Amino acid sequence: MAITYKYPIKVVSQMTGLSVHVIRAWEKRYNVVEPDRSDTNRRLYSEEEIEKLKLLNDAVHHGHNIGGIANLSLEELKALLKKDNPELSKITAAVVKSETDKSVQDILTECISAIKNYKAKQLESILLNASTKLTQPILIEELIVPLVYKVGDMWHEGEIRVANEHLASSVIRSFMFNLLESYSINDSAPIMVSATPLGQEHELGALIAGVVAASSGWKVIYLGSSLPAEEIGAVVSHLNAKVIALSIIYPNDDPHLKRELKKLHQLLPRGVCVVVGGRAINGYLDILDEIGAVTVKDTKQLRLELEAIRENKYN
Amino acid sequence: MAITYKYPIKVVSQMTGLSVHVIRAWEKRYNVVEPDRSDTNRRLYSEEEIEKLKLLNDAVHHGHNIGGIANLSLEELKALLKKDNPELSKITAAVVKSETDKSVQDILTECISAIKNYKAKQLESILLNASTKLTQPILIEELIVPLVYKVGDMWHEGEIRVANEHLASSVIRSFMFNLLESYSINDSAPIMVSATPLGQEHELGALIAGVVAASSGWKVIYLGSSLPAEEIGAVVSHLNAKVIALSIIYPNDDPHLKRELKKLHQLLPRGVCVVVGGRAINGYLDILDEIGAVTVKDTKQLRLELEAIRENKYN
DNA sequence: AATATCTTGTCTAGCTTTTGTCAAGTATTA
DNA sequence: TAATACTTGACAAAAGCTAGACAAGATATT
Repeated sequence: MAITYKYPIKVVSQMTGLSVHVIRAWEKRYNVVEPDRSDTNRRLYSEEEIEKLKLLNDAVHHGHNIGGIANLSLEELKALLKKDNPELSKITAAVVKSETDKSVQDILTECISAIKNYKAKQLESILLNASTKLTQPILIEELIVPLVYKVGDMWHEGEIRVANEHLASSVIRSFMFNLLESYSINDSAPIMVSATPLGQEHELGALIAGVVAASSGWKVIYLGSSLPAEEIGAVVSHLNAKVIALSIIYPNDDPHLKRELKKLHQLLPRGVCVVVGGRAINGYLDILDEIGAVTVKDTKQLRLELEAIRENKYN
Repeated sequence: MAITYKYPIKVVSQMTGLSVHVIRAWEKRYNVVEPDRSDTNRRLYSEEEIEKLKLLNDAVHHGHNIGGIANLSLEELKALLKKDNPELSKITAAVVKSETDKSVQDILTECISAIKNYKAKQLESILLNASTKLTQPILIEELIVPLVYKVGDMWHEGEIRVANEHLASSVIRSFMFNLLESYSINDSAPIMVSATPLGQEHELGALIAGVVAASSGWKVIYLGSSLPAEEIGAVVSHLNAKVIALSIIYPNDDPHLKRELKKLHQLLPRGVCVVVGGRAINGYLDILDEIGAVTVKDTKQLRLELEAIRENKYN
């Protein structure tokens, strides 16, 4: 299932932190990317190209000159940045496995196997390794999300124990948290608060939303799971956030949660946008509609909604 | 498949800690390195040359004069530094001490301030920084544990919001988890399983126990929070663990928990040692005594008990 | 002890290259 | 019609290069 949507230059600019002028200049001078063109000659960037632009931007901030690194490949750029980041390289050095290009499916299978055997460290290595091989959207949409779903399913089916599920959650959570913290903050970026509402103990959805937003150029404040509406409201006001992202995973019909959502709506300052995702949102569509929340089905949709919100806010 | 990319002087300066002026001066005066040049005469350094510059910088900091060591080879430089090592440790110890005069207390204050202002990233970098400056026992016993206690206290006192507490927990948990995973596994090491029993949601105690054990040479399987006795028993049997570490933080008198502990005792294979720590253990001393569990008051005691268990097992 | 010399990090000046930014003119979109 | 995107060409700030000067400290010489 290839992802076919391509992004216009303005969006790319916000996602990468580069000005549109610079993006075009780099293209003209060094051919760093060769975006497709629309019928009317507008640039259309693939996710891979965006990834490359991000890496280039990082590398430039580390002192490299653009002319020297412009025609390195994605892998080479990642390797380069890793050398500047002593923390990350330590961990990856631990595991040097076969370098053949496994499909995402294979990686997923490996993850499951590690989880079943309580190999936390191995699971972490696999994820870390995957993060250097895959672009970020693919990593999240085709590995992390399916993995989280699969683990949840296996738990429900009794194929794995609670203990396996806990272990997997720990590792994935830590991995995602590190990913989230690895995004460089741009002080002028709009702020998104990410959490799960009171009663929702599974925080991975909120973490995923955080990572997606951070990679789209938002400044993310991650608050973890099961947060009362009053708390969310207070933080949003205090930080003057533009968006609050919530994840609802499990009970399909929880009256407490409905009340929390209503309360939250009343507590939020005007103009704050509530974005909700997760497996169980279908059970709450009426309330969500009532409070004017935006619902998203997957991370791609989340990305688009964030983009739209950002546009509106700036007009 | 080596990458042929070479580094510009600015990056080399950052990697070595030498100013660009000094790098050029050393080259001109002593030919310490002879970097390639680009078509337009820019210096391009190989990784080996960067390594040499680093070593030279180290040696100079140890009192050698650059003129005397400039044309030593990489190996000779390494040998030289190794010889100086005993002195080095003294010197750096002195330096570290002076820098550490920013006492652990101050670091703790910084952490609290970051937490109050929702600065997750700042908190993380403070901790990361502290972990390089402090020895591991000091880091844990004088920074992490007090920090966790302090955050808990402030939360109870209403000095901070739940949101602050959640954010702090996320960061500390991630930090500790990374610390845990950073220990290299020795396959022959005895196994310890770490978790909190059903109902105990605060997992930091279990993580701390895990880190302490890992640093003492145990292979740690970390399972996270709120695990039913059956699960713990199954994992311990499956992995043939020697020790199960539990953390009990909050309710001082929970009949459910007492039942869980009893059940756990019945489910565990013979010879498995249960070690329990945490703020609230005093409320459960009777049960813990009944099931033959070891109680520990702090991480120092945990270290000692683990040591003792290990001794017994091997005799 | 005083003076000269050497060592070494830091700076300046003048030049070239690199790179981010902008403006002008045209086309597209909404 | 207003806003945005495209191309081209121009410009100026930033950063690299060389050669050489200078000052403070260490070392040697008288």
